[in-house]
Amino acid sequence: MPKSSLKEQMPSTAFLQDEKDIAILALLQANARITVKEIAEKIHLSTSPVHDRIKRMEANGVIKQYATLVDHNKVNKGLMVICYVSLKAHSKNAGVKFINTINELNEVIECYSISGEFDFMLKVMAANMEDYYNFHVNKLSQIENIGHVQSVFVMGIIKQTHQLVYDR
Amino acid sequence: MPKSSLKEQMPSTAFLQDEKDIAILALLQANARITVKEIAEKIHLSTSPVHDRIKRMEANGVIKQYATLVDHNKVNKGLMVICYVSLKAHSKNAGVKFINTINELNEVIECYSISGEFDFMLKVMAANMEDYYNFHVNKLSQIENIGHVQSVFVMGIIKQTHQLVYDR
DNA sequence: ACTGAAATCTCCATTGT
DNA sequence: ACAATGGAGATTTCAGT
Repeated sequence: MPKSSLKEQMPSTAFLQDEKDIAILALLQANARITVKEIAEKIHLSTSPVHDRIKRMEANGVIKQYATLVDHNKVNKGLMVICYVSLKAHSKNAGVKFINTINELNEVIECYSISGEFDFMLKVMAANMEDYYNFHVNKLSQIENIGHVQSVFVMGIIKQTHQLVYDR
Repeated sequence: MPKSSLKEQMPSTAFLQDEKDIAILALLQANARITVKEIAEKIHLSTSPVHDRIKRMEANGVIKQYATLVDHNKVNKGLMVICYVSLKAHSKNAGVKFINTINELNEVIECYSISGEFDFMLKVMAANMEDYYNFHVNKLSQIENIGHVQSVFVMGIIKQTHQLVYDR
């Protein structure tokens, strides 16, 4: 069985139909407010199939969210810190409690469970160093069961995108 | 001089006017396709000032992008890897060359210049381990002047948001 | 700066191929 | 599954306060 077409390269539960879905997604990722008409013109289709395809991708969860991205520096959240955390105890209960607390902290915009010597990696946004210090001392370190914490400061943003490219 | 009002807490070059701008941003961050009418109703204003405020925040760069966020798992990009890189030489020229190359690699969706023993942190999205291995060996390691590379694998996504909250 | 209304354009459902 | 059309509703502009 030859695996040449894009469709056959997709996972068994295919959420994308063909290259047209990918083209639509690429345009939407770059601009969530692009009109159906404009997409239709760019990919040489009429509006109805484009509309149908978008609704399908919304329904099956390929499209998670239409988000507005804000310039951190212009809204007084210009300091980004990558924060590594290890827990003292590793019971399931301890992990769940940590996760619940992290989800309530607005300064933490990302949190991942990771391989390596630490248990979690956090991306924290703060106004400045004083603001981050307060977060560190009064919020993060106060969480029950916290072991080690290590902060890595972001000095420059080289690249930041959400555009997933499907190049084959 | 008392610092009580939100306006006075803002940086001297204020990009946000007042709490209404913040309320509008909060709604837009959660849903880039919300209608002006709907925003107007929620913050008890008519459509025109809401429209004007959005246009102003687009023009002054507070609003960077209206983006569509896609479910990585459903488009065959389910493996996230945090990648640390140090360069051999640290001349300005070497850094610029690295940065240019990184910007051409679609697998790299974020790249930061960081404090600590490594020079850069990358967030890489791949289909699976084989895909990541190919990226690592054939693309990342091939970049001129690359020193050490360390990969940290993301085993679970605990939290992932872009919503900046201004809680005072 | 906000209100209210008028004009333009887009969406979305229906129909037809 | 895609093209074309018309009514509903949104965006956008422009008066007035």
